[in-house]
Amino acid sequence: MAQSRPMRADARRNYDRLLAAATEAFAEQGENASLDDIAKRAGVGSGTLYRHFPTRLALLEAAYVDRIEALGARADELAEELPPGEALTEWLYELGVATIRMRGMKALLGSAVADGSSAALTACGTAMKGAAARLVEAAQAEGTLRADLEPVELLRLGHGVTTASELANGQGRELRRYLTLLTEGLRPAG
Amino acid sequence: MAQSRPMRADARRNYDRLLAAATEAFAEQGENASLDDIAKRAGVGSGTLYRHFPTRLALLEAAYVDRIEALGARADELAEELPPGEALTEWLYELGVATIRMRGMKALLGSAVADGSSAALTACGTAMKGAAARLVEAAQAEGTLRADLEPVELLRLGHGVTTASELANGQGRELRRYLTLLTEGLRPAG
DNA sequence: ACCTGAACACCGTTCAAGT
DNA sequence: ACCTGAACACCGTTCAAGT
Repeated sequence: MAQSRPMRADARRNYDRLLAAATEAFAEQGENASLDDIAKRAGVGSGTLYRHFPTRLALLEAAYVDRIEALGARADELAEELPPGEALTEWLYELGVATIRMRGMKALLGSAVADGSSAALTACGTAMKGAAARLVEAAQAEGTLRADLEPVELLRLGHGVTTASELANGQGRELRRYLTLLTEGLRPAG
Repeated sequence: MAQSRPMRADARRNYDRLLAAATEAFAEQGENASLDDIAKRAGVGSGTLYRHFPTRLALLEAAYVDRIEALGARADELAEELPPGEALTEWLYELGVATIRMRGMKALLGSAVADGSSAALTACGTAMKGAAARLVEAAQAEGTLRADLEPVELLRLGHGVTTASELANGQGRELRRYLTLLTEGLRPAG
């Protein structure tokens, strides 16, 4: 979905600067980084930020859409390297790690898999849901994943487990363990 | 841990009004309800709010400590009524429902089970951890819960699953299902 | 068509003055 | 000892004026 008309040169330049500034700011300060500060970093009036990115979520999406699409592609790589069940857990792990590392991404991924997920988030949402669907289907065919699990449920639970691991430790050192608890269940190992 | 000296009458009255106003505001607007608005509702200067509750979390804790202790007591009720494994899942469910219904409570419970949980949150933290510990121990003795699960891990995962169910639907209608997925695991039912 | 930045409404926090 | 509310620094958002 490219721009129907190319942007004016100054607009294009401001757009790029804003994106760079935003990526920096989100990485440093998380999803709530000051928008005004981002505009200042980009050397741009605050109104210009709003013109290009009417909502904070729009800016977050623009800042992370590449990474997210890379994560989608990563799912397919893993599917080739590993048996379906393992590919799925490994992907959830890498997804969680990315969510924790790139501090602004959590809100974005959350919104993308939320119920009324904003129509504007189609890019991230469909990338994630598509990747999840392929992994889920393969694992179900293999018989290592509950047949009644919806891809979006997997994403939401992954998000929740990541949240849980952040409670344990800002860096999510417990992420692997918590994912294991999810996949194996809380009942005794049998 | 009662006050060593009783509060002056006007201070006591302001304290109570602030708490009532805060409970209202948190219920309506969630954990980020405006503190200034809370002070205004209570008919009190904003400085007075800060005198009694130096941080937002302190106010949240004060507003919800009763409910949280009730949830702790509820754990023991359930332990008498149900077999340990069921008592545990049911408690997690009720905990999740409360977290979702009382909009301000989520942040509080989250902080209470977080790693560096603020020393000020001892009341909520110990109530939750104590209740969880009793349920976990019983279920482990019964053999329906993994022996290596720490009570605080249960609380964190419960928090995470609640988050997941909020993504599915603001009201958490999927909470029961998501808890089942956690307890049974993502592998096929055997 | 796009940009700027002042203006507005809001919020959290502090603190001098008051009782 | 406690309360008040003005003052400060900050933030998001809009919009008239400019190019």
